[in-house]
Amino acid sequence: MTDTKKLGRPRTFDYDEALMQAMSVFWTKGYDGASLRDLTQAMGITGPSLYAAFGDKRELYLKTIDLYADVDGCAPVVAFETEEDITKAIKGFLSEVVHYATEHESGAKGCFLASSVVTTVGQVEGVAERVEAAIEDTEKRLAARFDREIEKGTLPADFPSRERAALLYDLRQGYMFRGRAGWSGERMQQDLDSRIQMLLSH
Amino acid sequence: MTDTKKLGRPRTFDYDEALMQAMSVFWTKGYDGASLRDLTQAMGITGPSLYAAFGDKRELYLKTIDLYADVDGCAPVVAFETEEDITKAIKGFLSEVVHYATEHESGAKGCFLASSVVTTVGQVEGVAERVEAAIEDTEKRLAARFDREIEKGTLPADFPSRERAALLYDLRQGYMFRGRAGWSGERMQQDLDSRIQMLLSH
DNA sequence: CTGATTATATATCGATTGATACATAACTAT
DNA sequence: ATAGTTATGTATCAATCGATATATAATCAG
Repeated sequence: MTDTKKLGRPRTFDYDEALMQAMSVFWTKGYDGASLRDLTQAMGITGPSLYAAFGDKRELYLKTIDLYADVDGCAPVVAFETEEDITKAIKGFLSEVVHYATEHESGAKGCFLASSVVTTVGQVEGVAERVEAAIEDTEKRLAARFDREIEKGTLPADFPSRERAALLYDLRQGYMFRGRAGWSGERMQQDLDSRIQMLLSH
Repeated sequence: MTDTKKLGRPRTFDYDEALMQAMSVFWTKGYDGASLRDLTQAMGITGPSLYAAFGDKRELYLKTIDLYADVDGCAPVVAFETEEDITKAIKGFLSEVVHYATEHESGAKGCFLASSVVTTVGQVEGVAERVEAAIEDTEKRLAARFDREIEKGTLPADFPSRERAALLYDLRQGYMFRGRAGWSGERMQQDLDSRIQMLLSH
Protein backbone atom coordinates (compact mmCIF):
# COMPACT_ATOMS: atom_id res chain seq x y z
CA MET A 1 0.00 0.00 0.00
CA THR A 2 2.63 2.49 1.07
CA ASP A 3 5.24 1.56 -1.50
CA THR A 4 6.00 5.20 -2.23
CA LYS A 5 9.73 4.53 -2.38
CA LYS A 6 11.45 3.78 -5.63
CA LEU A 7 14.96 2.62 -5.13
CA GLY A 8 17.39 0.45 -6.96
CA ARG A 9 16.91 -1.33 -10.24
CA PRO A 10 13.27 -1.46 -11.33
CA ARG A 11 11.77 -4.79 -12.29
CA THR A 12 11.75 -5.59 -15.97
CA PHE A 13 8.54 -7.61 -16.01
CA ASP A 14 4.86 -6.85 -15.44
CA TYR A 15 3.93 -7.87 -11.89
CA ASP A 16 0.22 -8.40 -12.45
CA GLU A 17 0.64 -10.22 -15.71
CA ALA A 18 3.22 -12.54 -14.19
CA LEU A 19 0.81 -13.22 -11.33
CA MET A 20 -1.92 -14.00 -13.81
CA GLN A 21 0.32 -16.50 -15.56
CA ALA A 22 1.17 -18.07 -12.21
CA MET A 23 -2.54 -18.43 -11.47
CA SER A 24 -3.00 -20.15 -14.78
CA VAL A 25 -0.28 -22.65 -13.96
CA PHE A 26 -1.68 -23.36 -10.48
CA TRP A 27 -5.12 -23.68 -12.02
CA THR A 28 -4.19 -26.27 -14.57
CA LYS A 29 -1.59 -28.22 -12.63
CA GLY A 30 -2.63 -27.76 -9.02
CA TYR A 31 -0.46 -26.54 -6.17
CA ASP A 32 1.84 -29.54 -5.87
CA GLY A 33 1.76 -30.21 -9.57
CA ALA A 34 3.01 -26.73 -10.39
CA SER A 35 6.78 -26.81 -10.15
CA LEU A 36 8.97 -23.75 -9.82
CA ARG A 37 10.20 -24.44 -13.33
CA ASP A 38 6.62 -24.44 -14.63
CA LEU A 39 5.92 -21.20 -12.83
CA THR A 40 9.05 -19.27 -13.77
CA GLN A 41 8.78 -20.40 -17.36
CA ALA A 42 5.15 -19.29 -17.67
CA MET A 43 5.82 -16.05 -15.84
CA GLY A 44 8.84 -15.30 -17.98
CA ILE A 45 11.13 -14.70 -15.05
CA THR A 46 13.87 -16.56 -13.24
CA GLY A 47 13.76 -18.20 -9.83
CA PRO A 48 15.42 -15.45 -7.81
CA SER A 49 13.18 -12.83 -9.40
CA LEU A 50 10.15 -14.83 -8.39
CA TYR A 51 11.31 -15.10 -4.82
CA ALA A 52 12.24 -11.43 -4.65
CA ALA A 53 8.90 -10.23 -6.01
CA PHE A 54 6.42 -12.75 -4.63
CA GLY A 55 8.08 -14.63 -1.77
CA ASP A 56 8.14 -18.39 -1.75
CA LYS A 57 5.82 -20.76 -3.58
CA ARG A 58 3.12 -20.63 -0.91
CA GLU A 59 2.99 -16.84 -0.81
CA LEU A 60 2.81 -16.71 -4.58
CA TYR A 61 -0.07 -19.18 -4.44
CA LEU A 62 -2.00 -17.06 -1.94
CA LYS A 63 -1.43 -14.00 -4.10
CA THR A 64 -2.92 -15.76 -7.10
CA ILE A 65 -5.97 -16.68 -5.00
CA ASP A 66 -6.48 -13.06 -3.99
CA LEU A 67 -6.07 -11.98 -7.58
CA TYR A 68 -8.70 -14.48 -8.66
CA ALA A 69 -11.13 -13.39 -5.97
CA ASP A 70 -10.71 -9.75 -6.93
CA VAL A 71 -10.75 -9.97 -10.68
CA ASP A 72 -11.68 -13.27 -12.16
CA GLY A 73 -14.00 -14.94 -9.71
CA CYS A 74 -16.95 -12.64 -9.83
CA ALA A 75 -17.85 -12.48 -13.50
CA PRO A 76 -21.07 -14.46 -12.99
CA VAL A 77 -21.91 -12.50 -9.85
CA VAL A 78 -21.43 -9.20 -11.63
CA ALA A 79 -23.73 -10.39 -14.41
CA PHE A 80 -26.29 -11.26 -11.75
CA GLU A 81 -26.00 -7.92 -10.01
CA THR A 82 -26.11 -5.64 -13.04
CA GLU A 83 -29.10 -7.06 -14.91
CA GLU A 84 -32.32 -5.45 -13.67
CA ASP A 85 -34.78 -8.15 -14.71
CA ILE A 86 -34.37 -10.92 -12.16
CA THR A 87 -35.16 -13.73 -14.57
CA LYS A 88 -32.58 -12.49 -17.04
CA ALA A 89 -30.19 -11.91 -14.16
CA ILE A 90 -30.35 -15.54 -13.11
CA LYS A 91 -30.06 -16.65 -16.69
CA GLY A 92 -27.05 -14.40 -17.08
CA PHE A 93 -25.47 -15.76 -13.95
CA LEU A 94 -25.92 -19.38 -14.93
CA SER A 95 -24.91 -18.79 -18.54
CA GLU A 96 -21.75 -17.12 -17.35
CA VAL A 97 -21.11 -20.01 -15.00
CA VAL A 98 -21.58 -22.55 -17.78
CA HIS A 99 -19.34 -20.60 -20.10
CA TYR A 100 -16.84 -20.31 -17.32
CA ALA A 101 -17.00 -23.99 -16.52
CA THR A 102 -16.37 -25.10 -20.05
CA GLU A 103 -13.78 -22.69 -21.33
CA HIS A 104 -11.38 -20.19 -19.88
CA GLU A 105 -8.75 -18.09 -21.55
CA SER A 106 -6.11 -19.72 -19.43
CA GLY A 107 -7.01 -23.11 -20.84
CA ALA A 108 -8.18 -24.30 -17.45
CA LYS A 109 -11.69 -25.49 -16.75
CA GLY A 110 -13.97 -25.14 -13.78
CA CYS A 111 -13.49 -22.56 -11.09
CA PHE A 112 -9.99 -21.96 -9.81
CA LEU A 113 -11.19 -21.48 -6.28
CA ALA A 114 -13.89 -24.11 -6.24
CA SER A 115 -12.19 -26.90 -8.10
CA SER A 116 -8.50 -26.35 -7.52
CA VAL A 117 -7.76 -24.15 -4.54
CA VAL A 118 -10.28 -25.92 -2.33
CA THR A 119 -8.25 -29.13 -2.43
CA THR A 120 -5.36 -27.42 -0.66
CA VAL A 121 -7.41 -26.20 2.29
CA GLY A 122 -5.86 -28.57 4.81
CA GLN A 123 -2.50 -28.50 3.14
CA VAL A 124 -1.45 -24.91 2.54
CA GLU A 125 -1.70 -22.44 5.37
CA GLY A 126 -3.82 -19.42 4.60
CA VAL A 127 -6.08 -21.07 2.04
CA ALA A 128 -8.95 -22.04 4.35
CA GLU A 129 -9.78 -18.48 5.37
CA ARG A 130 -9.74 -17.35 1.78
CA VAL A 131 -12.08 -20.05 0.58
CA GLU A 132 -14.57 -19.50 3.39
CA ALA A 133 -14.46 -15.76 2.85
CA ALA A 134 -15.12 -16.26 -0.84
CA ILE A 135 -18.22 -18.35 -0.17
CA GLU A 136 -19.46 -15.88 2.43
CA ASP A 137 -18.93 -12.89 0.21
CA THR A 138 -20.49 -14.39 -2.88
CA GLU A 139 -23.58 -15.68 -1.11
CA LYS A 140 -24.16 -12.34 0.55
CA ARG A 141 -24.02 -10.57 -2.78
CA LEU A 142 -26.38 -13.07 -4.35
CA ALA A 143 -28.83 -12.77 -1.45
CA ALA A 144 -28.67 -8.97 -1.61
CA ARG A 145 -29.70 -9.09 -5.26
CA PHE A 146 -32.80 -11.12 -4.35
CA ASP A 147 -33.53 -8.73 -1.49
CA ARG A 148 -33.49 -5.83 -3.89
CA GLU A 149 -36.15 -7.59 -5.89
CA ILE A 150 -38.29 -7.87 -2.78
CA GLU A 151 -37.97 -4.13 -2.25
CA LYS A 152 -39.00 -3.56 -5.84
CA GLY A 153 -42.06 -5.68 -5.18
CA THR A 154 -41.41 -8.23 -7.91
CA LEU A 155 -40.80 -10.89 -5.31
CA PRO A 156 -42.95 -11.46 -2.19
CA ALA A 157 -41.76 -10.15 1.16
CA ASP A 158 -41.26 -13.65 2.50
CA PHE A 159 -39.12 -14.74 -0.41
CA PRO A 160 -36.22 -16.80 1.03
CA SER A 161 -33.34 -14.80 -0.43
CA ARG A 162 -30.60 -16.44 1.56
CA GLU A 163 -31.82 -19.94 0.75
CA ARG A 164 -32.07 -19.23 -2.93
CA ALA A 165 -28.66 -17.59 -2.93
CA ALA A 166 -27.21 -20.73 -1.39
CA LEU A 167 -29.02 -22.82 -3.96
CA LEU A 168 -27.68 -20.69 -6.78
CA TYR A 169 -24.23 -21.15 -5.39
CA ASP A 170 -24.63 -24.90 -5.19
CA LEU A 171 -25.81 -25.04 -8.78
CA ARG A 172 -22.65 -23.19 -9.62
CA GLN A 173 -20.63 -25.88 -7.92
CA GLY A 174 -22.41 -28.53 -9.90
CA TYR A 175 -21.67 -26.85 -13.20
CA MET A 176 -18.05 -26.34 -12.29
CA PHE A 177 -17.73 -29.99 -11.46
CA ARG A 178 -19.35 -31.06 -14.69
CA GLY A 179 -17.11 -28.71 -16.61
CA ARG A 180 -14.06 -30.27 -15.06
CA ALA A 181 -15.40 -33.68 -15.92
CA GLY A 182 -15.60 -32.70 -19.57
CA TRP A 183 -19.27 -31.86 -20.08
CA SER A 184 -20.12 -29.55 -22.95
CA GLY A 185 -21.80 -26.19 -22.54
CA GLU A 186 -24.82 -27.28 -24.57
CA ARG A 187 -25.40 -30.24 -22.34
CA MET A 188 -25.42 -28.02 -19.28
CA GLN A 189 -27.76 -25.45 -20.84
CA GLN A 190 -30.39 -28.17 -21.07
CA ASP A 191 -32.16 -27.65 -17.75
CA LEU A 192 -31.47 -23.94 -17.53
CA ASP A 193 -34.99 -22.58 -17.92
CA SER A 194 -36.63 -24.97 -15.50
CA ARG A 195 -33.95 -24.20 -12.98
CA ILE A 196 -34.57 -20.49 -13.29
CA GLN A 197 -38.25 -21.08 -12.71
CA MET A 198 -37.45 -23.14 -9.66
CA LEU A 199 -35.14 -20.51 -8.21
CA LEU A 200 -37.91 -17.92 -8.42
CA SER A 201 -40.78 -20.11 -7.26
CA HIS A 202 -42.57 -19.34 -4.03
CA MET B 1 -10.96 -62.14 -12.36
CA THR B 2 -9.32 -65.37 -13.49
CA ASP B 3 -6.53 -65.39 -10.93
CA THR B 4 -7.04 -69.07 -10.26
CA LYS B 5 -3.30 -69.71 -10.11
CA LYS B 6 -1.44 -69.57 -6.86
CA LEU B 7 2.26 -69.66 -7.36
CA GLY B 8 5.29 -68.46 -5.55
CA ARG B 9 5.42 -66.66 -2.23
CA PRO B 10 2.04 -65.29 -1.16
CA ARG B 11 1.78 -61.67 -0.19
CA THR B 12 1.95 -60.95 3.50
CA PHE B 13 -0.41 -57.97 3.51
CA ASP B 14 -4.10 -57.45 2.83
CA TYR B 15 -4.53 -56.16 -0.70
CA ASP B 16 -7.87 -54.43 -0.23
CA GLU B 17 -6.94 -52.86 3.06
CA ALA B 18 -3.69 -51.55 1.64
CA LEU B 19 -5.65 -50.08 -1.26
CA MET B 20 -8.03 -48.44 1.17
CA GLN B 21 -5.12 -46.85 3.00
CA ALA B 22 -3.71 -45.64 -0.29
CA MET B 23 -7.06 -44.05 -1.12
CA SER B 24 -7.01 -42.29 2.22
CA VAL B 25 -3.59 -40.84 1.50
CA PHE B 26 -4.56 -39.69 -1.99
CA TRP B 27 -7.75 -38.24 -0.56
CA THR B 28 -6.09 -36.12 2.07
CA LYS B 29 -2.92 -35.14 0.24
CA GLY B 30 -3.96 -35.21 -3.40
CA TYR B 31 -2.24 -37.06 -6.21
CA ASP B 32 0.93 -35.02 -6.40
CA GLY B 33 1.00 -34.38 -2.69
CA ALA B 34 0.98 -38.09 -1.92
CA SER B 35 4.56 -39.28 -2.05
CA LEU B 36 5.60 -42.89 -2.38
CA ARG B 37 6.90 -42.69 1.16
CA ASP B 38 3.51 -41.50 2.38
CA LEU B 39 1.80 -44.30 0.53
CA THR B 40 4.05 -47.18 1.50
CA GLN B 41 4.08 -46.04 5.11
CA ALA B 42 0.28 -45.87 5.31
CA MET B 43 -0.13 -49.13 3.43
CA GLY B 44 2.40 -50.85 5.64
CA ILE B 45 4.45 -52.19 2.75
CA THR B 46 7.72 -51.37 1.03
CA GLY B 47 8.25 -49.78 -2.35
CA PRO B 48 8.95 -52.90 -4.38
CA SER B 49 5.90 -54.61 -2.89
CA LEU B 50 3.76 -51.71 -3.95
CA TYR B 51 5.04 -51.78 -7.48
CA ALA B 52 4.68 -55.56 -7.69
CA ALA B 53 1.10 -55.55 -6.43
CA PHE B 54 -0.34 -52.34 -7.83
CA GLY B 55 1.94 -51.12 -10.60
CA ASP B 56 3.26 -47.58 -10.55
CA LYS B 57 1.81 -44.59 -8.73
CA ARG B 58 -0.67 -43.79 -11.47
CA GLU B 59 -2.05 -47.31 -11.64
CA LEU B 60 -2.40 -47.40 -7.89
CA TYR B 61 -4.27 -44.13 -8.06
CA LEU B 62 -6.72 -45.44 -10.65
CA LYS B 63 -7.28 -48.55 -8.53
CA THR B 64 -8.19 -46.41 -5.54
CA ILE B 65 -10.68 -44.52 -7.70
CA ASP B 66 -12.32 -47.74 -8.78
CA LEU B 67 -12.42 -48.93 -5.21
CA TYR B 68 -14.09 -45.72 -4.15
CA ALA B 69 -16.66 -45.91 -6.93
CA ASP B 70 -17.51 -49.49 -6.01
CA VAL B 71 -17.57 -49.29 -2.24
CA ASP B 72 -17.38 -45.88 -0.72
CA GLY B 73 -18.90 -43.52 -3.22
CA CYS B 74 -22.45 -44.71 -3.18
CA ALA B 75 -23.46 -44.55 0.47
CA PRO B 76 -25.84 -41.61 -0.12
CA VAL B 77 -27.17 -43.20 -3.29
CA VAL B 78 -27.85 -46.48 -1.53
CA ALA B 79 -29.69 -44.60 1.19
CA PHE B 80 -31.75 -42.94 -1.52
CA GLU B 81 -32.53 -46.20 -3.28
CA THR B 82 -33.47 -48.30 -0.28
CA GLU B 83 -35.88 -45.97 1.52
CA GLU B 84 -39.40 -46.45 0.17
CA ASP B 85 -40.87 -43.09 1.16
CA ILE B 86 -39.51 -40.63 -1.36
CA THR B 87 -39.41 -37.70 1.04
CA LYS B 88 -37.46 -39.70 3.58
CA ALA B 89 -35.32 -41.05 0.78
CA ILE B 90 -34.23 -37.57 -0.27
CA LYS B 91 -33.70 -36.59 3.33
CA GLY B 92 -31.60 -39.71 3.80
CA PHE B 93 -29.57 -38.95 0.72
CA LEU B 94 -28.86 -35.37 1.71
CA SER B 95 -28.19 -36.23 5.33
CA GLU B 96 -25.74 -38.86 4.24
CA VAL B 97 -24.10 -36.35 1.93
CA VAL B 98 -23.79 -33.78 4.69
CA HIS B 99 -22.38 -36.33 7.08
CA TYR B 100 -20.04 -37.45 4.37
CA ALA B 101 -18.96 -33.92 3.57
CA THR B 102 -18.10 -33.07 7.14
CA GLU B 103 -16.50 -36.20 8.47
CA HIS B 104 -15.04 -39.36 7.10
CA GLU B 105 -13.31 -42.22 8.84
CA SER B 106 -10.22 -41.58 6.77
CA GLY B 107 -9.99 -38.09 8.20
CA ALA B 108 -10.59 -36.59 4.77
CA LYS B 109 -13.47 -34.29 3.98
CA GLY B 110 -15.67 -33.90 0.95
CA CYS B 111 -16.00 -36.50 -1.75
CA PHE B 112 -12.85 -38.23 -2.93
CA LEU B 113 -14.03 -38.28 -6.49
CA ALA B 114 -15.72 -34.90 -6.58
CA SER B 115 -13.25 -32.83 -4.65
CA SER B 116 -9.93 -34.57 -5.10
CA VAL B 117 -9.87 -36.87 -8.09
CA VAL B 118 -11.59 -34.36 -10.35
CA THR B 119 -8.63 -32.00 -10.13
CA THR B 120 -6.40 -34.57 -11.83
CA VAL B 121 -8.64 -35.02 -14.87
CA GLY B 122 -6.33 -33.26 -17.28
CA GLN B 123 -3.23 -34.44 -15.52
CA VAL B 124 -3.45 -38.18 -14.95
CA GLU B 125 -4.42 -40.42 -17.85
CA GLY B 126 -7.44 -42.57 -17.18
CA VAL B 127 -9.10 -40.29 -14.66
CA ALA B 128 -11.41 -38.41 -17.02
CA GLU B 129 -13.32 -41.51 -18.14
CA ARG B 130 -13.77 -42.62 -14.57
CA VAL B 131 -15.14 -39.29 -13.39
CA GLU B 132 -17.56 -38.98 -16.28
CA ALA B 133 -18.69 -42.57 -15.78
CA ALA B 134 -19.27 -41.90 -12.10
CA ILE B 135 -21.52 -38.91 -12.85
CA GLU B 136 -23.40 -40.83 -15.50
CA ASP B 137 -23.93 -43.84 -13.30
CA THR B 138 -25.00 -41.91 -10.22
CA GLU B 139 -27.46 -39.68 -12.05
CA LYS B 140 -29.05 -42.66 -13.76
CA ARG B 141 -29.59 -44.37 -10.43
CA LEU B 142 -31.04 -41.23 -8.92
CA ALA B 143 -33.38 -40.73 -11.88
CA ALA B 144 -34.46 -44.37 -11.72
CA ARG B 145 -35.50 -43.89 -8.12
CA PHE B 146 -37.74 -40.98 -9.11
CA ASP B 147 -39.14 -43.02 -12.00
CA ARG B 148 -40.10 -45.76 -9.62
CA GLU B 149 -42.09 -43.21 -7.68
CA ILE B 150 -43.94 -42.26 -10.86
CA GLU B 151 -44.85 -45.92 -11.38
CA LYS B 152 -46.10 -46.10 -7.83
CA GLY B 153 -48.29 -43.10 -8.56
CA THR B 154 -46.92 -40.90 -5.80
CA LEU B 155 -45.40 -38.59 -8.38
CA PRO B 156 -47.15 -37.37 -11.56
CA ALA B 157 -46.36 -39.01 -14.88
CA ASP B 158 -44.70 -35.87 -16.19
CA PHE B 159 -42.40 -35.51 -13.21
CA PRO B 160 -38.95 -34.52 -14.55
CA SER B 161 -36.94 -37.35 -13.03
CA ARG B 162 -33.73 -36.69 -14.92
CA GLU B 163 -33.77 -32.99 -14.14
CA ARG B 164 -34.35 -33.57 -10.46
CA ALA B 165 -31.67 -36.23 -10.36
CA ALA B 166 -29.23 -33.75 -11.85
CA LEU B 167 -30.34 -31.16 -9.33
CA LEU B 168 -29.85 -33.59 -6.48
CA TYR B 169 -26.40 -34.29 -7.76
CA ASP B 170 -25.54 -30.62 -7.96
CA LEU B 171 -26.72 -30.09 -4.40
CA ARG B 172 -24.36 -32.85 -3.47
CA GLN B 173 -21.51 -30.98 -5.11
CA GLY B 174 -22.39 -27.89 -3.16
CA TYR B 175 -22.35 -29.70 0.15
CA MET B 176 -19.06 -31.38 -0.66
CA PHE B 177 -17.53 -28.02 -1.45
CA ARG B 178 -18.83 -26.48 1.73
CA GLY B 179 -17.52 -29.42 3.70
CA ARG B 180 -14.08 -28.95 2.25
CA ALA B 181 -14.27 -25.30 3.08
CA GLY B 182 -14.88 -26.12 6.72
CA TRP B 183 -18.64 -25.72 7.12
CA SER B 184 -20.29 -27.59 9.95
CA GLY B 185 -22.96 -30.22 9.47
CA GLU B 186 -25.51 -28.19 11.43
CA ARG B 187 -25.03 -25.22 9.19
CA MET B 188 -25.68 -27.33 6.13
CA GLN B 189 -28.77 -28.98 7.59
CA GLN B 190 -30.38 -25.54 7.75
CA ASP B 191 -32.12 -25.50 4.37
CA LEU B 192 -32.67 -29.21 4.17
CA ASP B 193 -36.46 -29.36 4.46
CA SER B 194 -37.16 -26.59 2.01
CA ARG B 195 -34.81 -28.20 -0.45
CA ILE B 196 -36.60 -31.51 -0.17
CA GLN B 197 -39.88 -29.75 -0.85
CA MET B 198 -38.36 -28.09 -3.88
CA LEU B 199 -37.00 -31.32 -5.27
CA LEU B 200 -40.47 -32.88 -5.16
CA SER B 201 -42.43 -29.85 -6.39
CA HIS B 202 -44.25 -29.99 -9.70
C1' DC C 1 31.03 11.24 -9.92
C1' DT C 2 30.32 7.84 -5.38
C1' DG C 3 27.78 4.86 -2.46
C1' DA C 4 23.54 2.58 -1.46
C1' DT C 5 19.88 -0.30 -2.95
C1' DT C 6 17.41 -3.54 -5.69
C1' DA C 7 16.59 -6.77 -9.73
C1' DT C 8 18.58 -10.04 -12.66
C1' DA C 9 21.09 -14.24 -14.38
C1' DT C 10 24.11 -18.20 -13.56
C1' DA C 11 25.01 -21.86 -11.08
C1' DT C 12 24.07 -24.86 -7.61
C1' DC C 13 22.56 -26.39 -3.00
C1' DG C 14 20.67 -30.44 0.00
C1' DA C 15 16.46 -32.91 0.11
C1' DT C 16 13.05 -35.53 -1.84
C1' DT C 17 10.88 -37.40 -5.78
C1' DG C 18 9.23 -41.85 -8.31
C1' DA C 19 11.16 -46.02 -9.38
C1' DT C 20 14.61 -50.42 -9.35
C1' DA C 21 18.65 -53.82 -8.98
C1' DC C 22 19.82 -57.11 -6.21
C1' DA C 23 19.80 -60.80 -3.01
C1' DT C 24 16.93 -63.39 0.00
C1' DA C 25 12.75 -65.68 1.71
C1' DA C 26 8.59 -68.36 1.04
C1' DC C 27 5.66 -70.76 -1.48
C1' DT C 28 3.95 -74.42 -5.55
C1' DA C 29 4.70 -78.01 -8.84
C1' DT C 30 7.09 -81.99 -10.17
C1' DA D 1 14.67 -82.85 -2.75
C1' DT D 2 14.88 -79.74 -6.81
C1' DA D 3 13.41 -76.27 -9.95
C1' DG D 4 10.40 -72.52 -10.86
C1' DT D 5 7.94 -68.49 -9.33
C1' DT D 6 6.71 -64.61 -6.61
C1' DA D 7 7.07 -61.39 -2.52
C1' DT D 8 9.98 -58.95 0.51
C1' DG D 9 13.73 -55.91 2.41
C1' DT D 10 17.94 -53.21 1.71
C1' DA D 11 20.09 -50.07 -0.63
C1' DT D 12 20.22 -46.91 -4.10
C1' DC D 13 19.40 -44.87 -8.68
C1' DA D 14 18.96 -40.49 -11.76
C1' DA D 15 15.89 -36.74 -11.87
C1' DT D 16 13.57 -33.19 -10.02
C1' DC D 17 12.03 -30.65 -6.13
C1' DG D 18 11.94 -25.84 -3.70
C1' DA D 19 15.14 -22.52 -2.58
C1' DT D 20 19.68 -19.61 -2.52
C1' DA D 21 24.69 -17.88 -2.73
C1' DT D 22 27.09 -15.14 -5.60
C1' DA D 23 28.20 -11.80 -8.91
C1' DT D 24 26.62 -8.42 -12.10
C1' DA D 25 23.53 -4.81 -14.01
C1' DA D 26 20.59 -0.96 -13.34
C1' DT D 27 18.57 2.45 -10.86
C1' DC D 28 18.35 5.90 -6.89
C1' DA D 29 20.08 9.84 -3.53
C1' DG D 30 23.84 12.80 -2.39
